[in-house]
Amino acid sequence: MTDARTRTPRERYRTQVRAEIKEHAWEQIATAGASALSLNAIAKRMGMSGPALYRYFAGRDELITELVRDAYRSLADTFRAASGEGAGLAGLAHAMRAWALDDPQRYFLVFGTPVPGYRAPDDVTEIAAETMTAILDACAALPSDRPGTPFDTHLEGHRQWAAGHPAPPAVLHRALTVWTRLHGVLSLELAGHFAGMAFDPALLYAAELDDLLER
Amino acid sequence: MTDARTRTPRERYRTQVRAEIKEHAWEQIATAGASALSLNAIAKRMGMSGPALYRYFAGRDELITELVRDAYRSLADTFRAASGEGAGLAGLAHAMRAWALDDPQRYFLVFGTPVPGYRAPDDVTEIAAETMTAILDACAALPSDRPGTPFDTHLEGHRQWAAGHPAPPAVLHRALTVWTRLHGVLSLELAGHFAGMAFDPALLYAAELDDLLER
DNA sequence: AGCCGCGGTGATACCCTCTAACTGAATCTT
DNA sequence: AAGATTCAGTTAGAGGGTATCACCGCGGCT
Repeated sequence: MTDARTRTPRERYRTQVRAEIKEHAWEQIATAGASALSLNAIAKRMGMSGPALYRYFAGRDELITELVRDAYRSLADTFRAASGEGAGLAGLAHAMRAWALDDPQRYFLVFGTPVPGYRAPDDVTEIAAETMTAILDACAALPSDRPGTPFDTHLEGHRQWAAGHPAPPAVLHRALTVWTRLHGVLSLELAGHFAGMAFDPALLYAAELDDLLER
Repeated sequence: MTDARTRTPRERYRTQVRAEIKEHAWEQIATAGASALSLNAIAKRMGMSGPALYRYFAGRDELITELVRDAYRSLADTFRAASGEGAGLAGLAHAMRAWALDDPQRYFLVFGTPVPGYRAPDDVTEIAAETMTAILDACAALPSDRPGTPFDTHLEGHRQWAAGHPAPPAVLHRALTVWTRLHGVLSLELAGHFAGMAFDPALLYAAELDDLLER
């Protein structure tokens, strides 16, 4: 865990404080959402005053970028852990829902309303590709007897996003629908759009998953 | 159009200015997102200074509430127009996608990341129920030969959200999946999550719609 | 031992929302 | 017609936010 690079006291202190700042930021985000994140409040809660944080993060945007990166990595790790335990697509879906419910604001930070001017750094898209690969693997392991759709043939020519995954287009298509359908239920649930309706969102999620499995 | 209630010059002026404020607000939201909406900037662009807007809206929240209401009503009107032209589920889905792409930030204002402390007023949920009814009607008009799922039986006992719609649970289930699946594709597309992947989101949307139609 | 860099500070500029006191004009009332 | 009232709009200011600046003081390196 302790890298040789993290040897000098100054560096250790620096990374430690950075981590502590992020800790407070997550706390704040979980309760009030990302838009309400305040560097000032974090500083005050840490016992230091305002501009001190600028020694550790160039600004609010860089802090948020870092949090987005961590959130992505957290999801990727969750998927990796589920895959490592031999869980199939169902296990992945279950892990994803648990991850989302564990901290809804973290989910929204990744999959929610984007900030118009903001563009995610490249390494984030790499981590995103990692999660996609997990879904692709799980889908490739499933039997499939559906006829090819027009979209499948379209994917035949637009599959570079699969990062060289050897799966046939039908599997690519299925992976995409896994993503969009689960996200469709999850995001509406977390946003509270099912609040008035009294049905159990978990069952709707399960129904969608079943439909994806028996395809 | 001109109601008798809107007779006095003061009232006419008032509603006119309110409309103008909302106009500027939509402009600002479309370019910078809802979180960047600034009463100050609107006032300056209208040639008056800051606090004047508080004569028309109690605060930022009330303005946003009004915009949310308008957005919902706009979607409901879009659905009503599509239904009026005899369009089926496919027509509704097409209208919804067009509505979303026309102003992505308006879509996010309704279906995007919720503001933690904020709760939508009751009449908004009524308008939302109106859009749901449109989807339910379109689904009820479709043939269905699927076996009932466990979720269907669950819906049997939790159907008050359908506002007395006489459709069987399978139709209720289908309407929910229409909503979640189309939203799943749309929201990810609008949020730019398909940006790196080169496939055409419209085709994925169409594929999901096809799957919903032939169910 | 001495220097330098880094963490931290207060002051400051410029945003924002929102309140309060005030002004001038249009509208209502008598 | 004249007074009373309501209402749009103003400036001033409180309180909070991001972010920059110049300035210290201590820890760590040579």
